[in-house]
Amino acid sequence: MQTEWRDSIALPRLLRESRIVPRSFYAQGTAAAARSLLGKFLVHGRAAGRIVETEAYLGRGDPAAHAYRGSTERTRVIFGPPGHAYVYFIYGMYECLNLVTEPDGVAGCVLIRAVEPVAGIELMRARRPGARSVEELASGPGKLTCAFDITRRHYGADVTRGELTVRALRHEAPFKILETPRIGIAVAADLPLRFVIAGSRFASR
DNA sequence: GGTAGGATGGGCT
DNA sequence: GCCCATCCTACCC
Repeated sequence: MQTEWRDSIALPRLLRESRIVPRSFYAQGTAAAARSLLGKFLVHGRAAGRIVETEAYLGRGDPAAHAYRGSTERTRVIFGPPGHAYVYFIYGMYECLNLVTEPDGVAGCVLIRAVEPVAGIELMRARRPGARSVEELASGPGKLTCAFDITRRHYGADVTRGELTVRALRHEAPFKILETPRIGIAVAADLPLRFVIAGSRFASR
């Protein structure tokens, strides 16, 4: 498990033992990408964490998806090429990070819902002074963007290069995946499109 | 352990 | 004007 090499030595080791997830990964289909993103690492500056919870938003045909009503100024990146960040502002306070997961012209993205902090934990604590434990630092979509300082300035950012990236360990330890309905939505609430690393203490619930 | 209610502002009808 | 892909606090077991 990654917890044994948390913090001080973690970032150099993570960068050494992993590689950036290529753009082709994001074009495998949104539900498949949501599953496959579990266990990958979100890296932004000195902050890094293991993705433990995701949700798939399928696009046209998925009434719960922002892209359901078509391309607007806010949602246009979801219709663009895969491997880019869709960051939106919600409830007047929070930012949420998604990764675009369909070919150019097709809508689909994955919401990153929770991350297990691995590096930059003191930085995360400073950004989230209310968090009472490492488990609470990034255990929700609004919490993790705060802990990682991800905002709408990252709207459209290419996560296969640059300061915000997703990386995969060359040797990934196996884990079980839990499938549940998505959280916080009223429509299409029956679809099992939320994916969680089973037993993770860092998930939102 | 649990949950009800409020904060807060942008997007869209 | 209403609706949120949320989180935190207060309060209650």
